[in-house]
Amino acid sequence: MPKRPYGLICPITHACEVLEPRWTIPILTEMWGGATRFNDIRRGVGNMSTALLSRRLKELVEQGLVERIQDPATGQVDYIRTQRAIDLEPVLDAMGKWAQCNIKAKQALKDMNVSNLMWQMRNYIDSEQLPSRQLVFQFRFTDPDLEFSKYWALIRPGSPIEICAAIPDFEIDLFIETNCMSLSSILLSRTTIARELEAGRLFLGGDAMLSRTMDRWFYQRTLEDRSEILQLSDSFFEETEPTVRTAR
Amino acid sequence: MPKRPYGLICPITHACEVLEPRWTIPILTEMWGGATRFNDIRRGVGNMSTALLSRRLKELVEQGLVERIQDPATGQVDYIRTQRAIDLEPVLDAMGKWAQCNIKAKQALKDMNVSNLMWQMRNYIDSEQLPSRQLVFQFRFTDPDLEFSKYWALIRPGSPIEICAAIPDFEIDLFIETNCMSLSSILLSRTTIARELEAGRLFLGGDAMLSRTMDRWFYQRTLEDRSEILQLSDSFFEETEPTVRTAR
DNA sequence: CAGTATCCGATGCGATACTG
DNA sequence: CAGTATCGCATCGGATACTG
Repeated sequence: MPKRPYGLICPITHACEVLEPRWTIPILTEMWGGATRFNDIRRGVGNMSTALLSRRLKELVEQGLVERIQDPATGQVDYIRTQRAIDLEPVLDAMGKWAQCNIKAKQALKDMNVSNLMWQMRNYIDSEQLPSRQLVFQFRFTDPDLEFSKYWALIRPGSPIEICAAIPDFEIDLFIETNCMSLSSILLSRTTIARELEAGRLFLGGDAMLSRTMDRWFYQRTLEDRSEILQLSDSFFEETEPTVRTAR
Repeated sequence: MPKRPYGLICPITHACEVLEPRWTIPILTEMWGGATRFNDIRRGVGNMSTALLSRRLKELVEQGLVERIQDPATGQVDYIRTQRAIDLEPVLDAMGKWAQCNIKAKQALKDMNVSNLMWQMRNYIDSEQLPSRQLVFQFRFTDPDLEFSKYWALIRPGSPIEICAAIPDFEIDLFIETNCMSLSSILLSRTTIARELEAGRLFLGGDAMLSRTMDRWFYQRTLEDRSEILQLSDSFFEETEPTVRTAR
């Protein structure tokens, strides 16, 4: 690790020295979520540079937090957490809970951009809760000044979800209109689909069954306990202007 | 905060954005320990630059983690944590526990320097457990290449402990000979006074009563639960060369 | 896919000096 | 005591190009 030492007799500070360098915790979080491959981790934390990820992983291996395992046959490389990193889960968990209760959505999400959001979306659509046929969802964002305001998600049973910025040659099953903040807030469980619909920040069109069951196939998988958060969310989701409903 | 955003839909990452900038967590830890004054915090975290502490405190106030309170009469300024910062205690606690169990003393303490260590010592001597008269302790460090190898602690009932690098004009009540790593490890509860004595890394001379009761007046106050740590400490305190006993 | 090599720019940070 | 102001260096980090 870079580990610029503080030089204190304080365990908390010693932990900081290990965990402070940028990307360290997001990487460990992503691996907690199951990622083991270089590029999976990389995209998972939002396309960080290969050079930097490479360095960080080396440092984590050096610290004994991560093990690099190469399959001699295929050459495939996997990174797995050691017990030392697994023992960090209570720390990460506490951090997540704190953030959910103490950082306003407006601040936490103000730097989300739509294409990044759409990439992350792949992890929030649960194909298993959807009919097992090909589906196309169209997302339209009402935020101003977007490079692309429409994105499409292709869901095929058995394959990873594809996100594209060009309209696919298939019939669209579900139309989703919203804004970046509202959609992010749903994924963070800072609000609910129902509330966003009612507030006019979310509009659903097309297949009625898909619309009505959205809260079953669209959710933040890693969040342990939504209910606790939802009780607090009213005060932490600051109202934004309702999305103006416009023609497609 | 500097808060270079990661732009992810991930609460843990949101917490990182707030907590990552250097010194943020040590400052909050120091305030958890009771420090409220600018220079107390500054010295507590090891003499960071005034400019930087000033900036960090401003950022923390901005984030709603700290409140700045100035007494209109005296002009005295106090910094106190808001509830939002108090809610971080579980995070800090988990970090401390993790570090105690997962970072070897050798790594955690390799950047301690003696004068820094001696400054921190002030917090680890509990005057209330000592006879209420003036006491002078002499610390002699056996580490090689020290600018000063001897320090003195002056303990007077009712006043803060003084640390000096020049011999005071008083009789010395207790002689302590050790090395930097060993003493730090005792303070971190990575080892015990008894074990260091036995291993020859710690020598006590002078007042026999003070020697025998050392574990009562010399300890890490903030550590909640020593016993848990002590069970693990054998594997985490890597042996160093025993201190060679030399004439004073 | 899993990286390495290189390069450049921003800025975080520390040191010092100074103020009310 | 509680800061502000300035300055310059280091290094961290991001982008890009290239490799087996």
